[in-house]
Parts: sequence; C-alpha cells; structure tokens
Amino acid sequence: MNDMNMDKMVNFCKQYGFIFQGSEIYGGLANTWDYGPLGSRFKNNVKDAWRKRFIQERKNAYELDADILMHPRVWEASGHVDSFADPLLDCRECKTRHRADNLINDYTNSTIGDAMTNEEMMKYIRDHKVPCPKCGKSNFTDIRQFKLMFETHRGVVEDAKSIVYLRPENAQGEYVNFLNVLRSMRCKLPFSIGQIGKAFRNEITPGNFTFRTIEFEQMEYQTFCREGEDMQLYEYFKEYGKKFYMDLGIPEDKLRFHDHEKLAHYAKSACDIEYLFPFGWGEINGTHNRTNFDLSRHQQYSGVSQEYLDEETHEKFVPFIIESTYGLDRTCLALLFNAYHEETLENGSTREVMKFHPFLAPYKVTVLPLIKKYHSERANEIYEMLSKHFMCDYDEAGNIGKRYRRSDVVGTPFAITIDDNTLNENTVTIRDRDTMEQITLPVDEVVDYIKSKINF
RNA sequence: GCAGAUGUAGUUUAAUGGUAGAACCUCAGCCUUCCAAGCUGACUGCGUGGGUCCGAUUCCCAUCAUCUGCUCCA
Repeated sequence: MNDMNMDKMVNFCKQYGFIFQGSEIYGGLANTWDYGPLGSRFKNNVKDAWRKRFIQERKNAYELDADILMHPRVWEASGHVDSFADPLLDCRECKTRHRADNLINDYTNSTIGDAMTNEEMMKYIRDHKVPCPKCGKSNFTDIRQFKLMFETHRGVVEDAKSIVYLRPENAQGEYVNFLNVLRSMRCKLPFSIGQIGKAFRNEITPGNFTFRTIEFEQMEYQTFCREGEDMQLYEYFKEYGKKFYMDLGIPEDKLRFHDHEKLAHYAKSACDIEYLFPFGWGEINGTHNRTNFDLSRHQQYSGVSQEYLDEETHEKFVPFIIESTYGLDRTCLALLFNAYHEETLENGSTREVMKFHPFLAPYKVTVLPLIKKYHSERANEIYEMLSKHFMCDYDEAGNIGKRYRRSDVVGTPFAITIDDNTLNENTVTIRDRDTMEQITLPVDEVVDYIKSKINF
C-alpha cells in the first residue's frame, strides 16, 4: 500500500459501491454516509465475524437487540443528560471555542467549575475576567449549551415531557435488560451480553470519512462479573479484542493500546485499541471497567434491585461490568485500508486490489464464462448452483483478463472460469486472488473447496 | 461553530462572459479459448439558490458539501 490517503479511499468506495455520501443528490448531509451494495455486504460480514467470536464461540454469551429509543430516565441514570451537554462559549477576539467549566477549572487550578450552573459560570468568568487561554483577552460570547444527544419527541405534542433521546451509546440497553437476561438464560457470573446496533451523537466537528459520524454502529460486549475479578477480565478483553483484529488480517504493527488517563464519569480504567490510519492512530475499540456504577445507578433511579445472589457464598451484590465496544464503521474503515493494495504490473500500469480476509469479502466467487457465446449457458447454471451457498458475482463483459481484474478490485477471493473442459469433462478452473494460482476441479467439488477456504 | 482553500461526467481533468473537450471507467455490438489487446457506437457534467448582464459554468452574494487548521471527541 503506497501513498494511501483518505481521498483515494472515499473515491474507491464510491466507485465500487462500498460507501456513498449521504443524501448526495441533495448536496449531501454532512457526516452521514450510506453503505452501498458491496459495503453493506462487507459490513454484515464484519458483524458475522464478530458474532462468531464473541457470541457463538464463547460460553455464557448472549446477543441482544434493544431499541434505540429508551425511557428518558435511562439517560439521567447513565449520566448522559448531564455530561453530554457541554457549556460552550467562543472568544470574540481570537474566535476559539472553549468549554466554560474547563476555563474556570484551568484558571483556578481546581474543579469548582464542575458544580456551577451556566449562569454561575458566566458570572464567574465576567467577574474574574477569566482570560482566553489562547489570546489572553476576556471577551466571550454567552454560554451556549451544546447537546451531544439527539432529541426527538413522542406523541404529537412537542413539550419537555415528551422528549425521547436517540441513544448515544448502546450499553444501556444491555444494562436495563440485565435481570431479564439473567433470569431467562439462567446465567451465572461472569456472563456477557453483546449487541450490535446504531447510536447517535450530535458531534460538532466529525470528519475523516466514516471515522466520525453523527450516526454510527457499534458492536459491544458487556461482561457482568464480581468485584475482584473485574481487572482480570478487563485485561483479558483488551487482548481478546486485539486478537480479533489480527484474526481479521490486521498486522500487529498497525495496532496499539492506548490507556486513558482522563476517564469518563463511569469508568475505573479505560483502554483503546487504535489502528494506524493514514491520518494517524485512531480508536477502533474501547474497553472500560465501568465498575458497578451503571447497575447501581439504575437500581437507584428505577427502584428495582439489580443485585445478584451468589448461591455459593449467599452474598448479594451489584455486579461490576467490563465493557468492550467495537466501532463497527471504524472497524470497517480500518479493514478497508488494510485490504487496499496497489500493484504495479509488468507493463508499468497499476491496479487496485482489495485483499480482504475471504470471510469478509462481499463476493466469495465470481463466475466467468471464458467466451460469452460458447460458455454463458453453462456458466449461468453454475452461478445458480453456487449462489445457494455464497454471494456470487457473474461477469461476461469484455475479455477474461479484464474480468479477473474487476473481480480482484472488489476483493473477491475466487474466480471460476467455465470453458470447453467444463462442457466436456465438467471441470472448472478456480483462480485464487492472493496466490494467482489456478487449479482445476470437478464442478461438484467447488462448493466444498470454497467453503474450506473462507472460514473465520 | 471559527478561519482558510476548493467545487466542471462515476473518476482524473481542459477551455471559456456567447451553455463545454478529453482520458479512464461503464454499457451495447464485433473480435477474442485464461489476466485491463483491438475496432465501432452509446450514456453521462459546470454543487444549489439568488444577483449583475442582452447573455453567467466563468463576475458578485448566499447556501450546501469536501479538505486543512482550531475547537470538540461521553
């Protein structure tokens, strides 16, 4: 991969049907992106890979599909109503933007700003002529409350009582269903609830293609455990996450851990897995030790006990939670960069090849009649047969070399060619994208051959 | 949200105050028995909305989007 950059990836994704700009014919809506035919296929394969590793192959792991809209009190209990509303103001002199509480805290070298209302902060800044950290002057706009949660209203009347939020994280869906899963699945600690779904954040400045968007999808994994085994599980899931990415084909030198020093309101410890994007290291996974903060808060706000009864010790306690969240869109973007290769050919031209893990490839196999007018009929029969098992592509336009390349550029791991031998001896040629090797196989062995090669 | 830059087919681009040419891609036909050959043809464009002007893709304004920096990033 030489000379890769974001523009090239955006163009590539558009050209080949992976990702399109949202609402494009209306000029676009900033920071929304639509997954095209190949992109949505690819994204689903990433989800399936995650499901396999995190739900299917793990004991005591259960999937959940919770609603995006939840009771507004959930977000009071979670702390998001408070912490997701940043009090922002702008310096009129140098046009920089600041958080009012940070300004005061930094100025006083304390945390007194945390407890102030917006009015109190505004008064304090005016009274003490708190300077702008950039230009030193004290000439600020009024505080404007920037809400990171999208709000909507249920019912026909838009008033404060009807507000519902589009969830800013999925985790609360697992937490409020802790008791339901515990009972219905007859769980014992430690056990995990995983969920794939969309979340929404009204970010000020997203960007970098699908890396930061206002609507995004997360694959997340909440492990409920005893206090005392929490740090061990925390370390375990950091490594398990890294291994997941390496299994998907990302080399170790493109991955690193990044421990958080500044922690979120709920976390005891936090660590990201970062991928080396062309724009630098970027978070693709976050693992947090959320302690018993969340379940305790839900117990407090709902009045419903969230305690677990340990049958061995006969103790009752609110479990700890280790959260490991995978940004699905970010993971897909990292995998797209990781798969992208430019190859220089003998004649000096270059071609693009996507080298996905075969499990992730949108198409598993392309069916190519060697000569359209002689081999199309049989090729169509074979396409039909294969499509019962895999996502297949079919291409009879242009010459055979061109069709191999069209297949390679979208990352299809196998191409099978139908020629006279197919008609006479019922064999096909299978060509492997990575090795460029060709083998001849009887038609009825093709499905098993491909299946054996695309396992994850 | 602030500052700067940018905006011409799917992509990369050319020219122009008198509504635009090309290459690649795509599609159709011919040819072709394994890696972008060739031939013929076809489709597609001045981000959007105003203004100035006889006339605007070109000048001006606004808006939208993208990029860079700032800010933000539970």
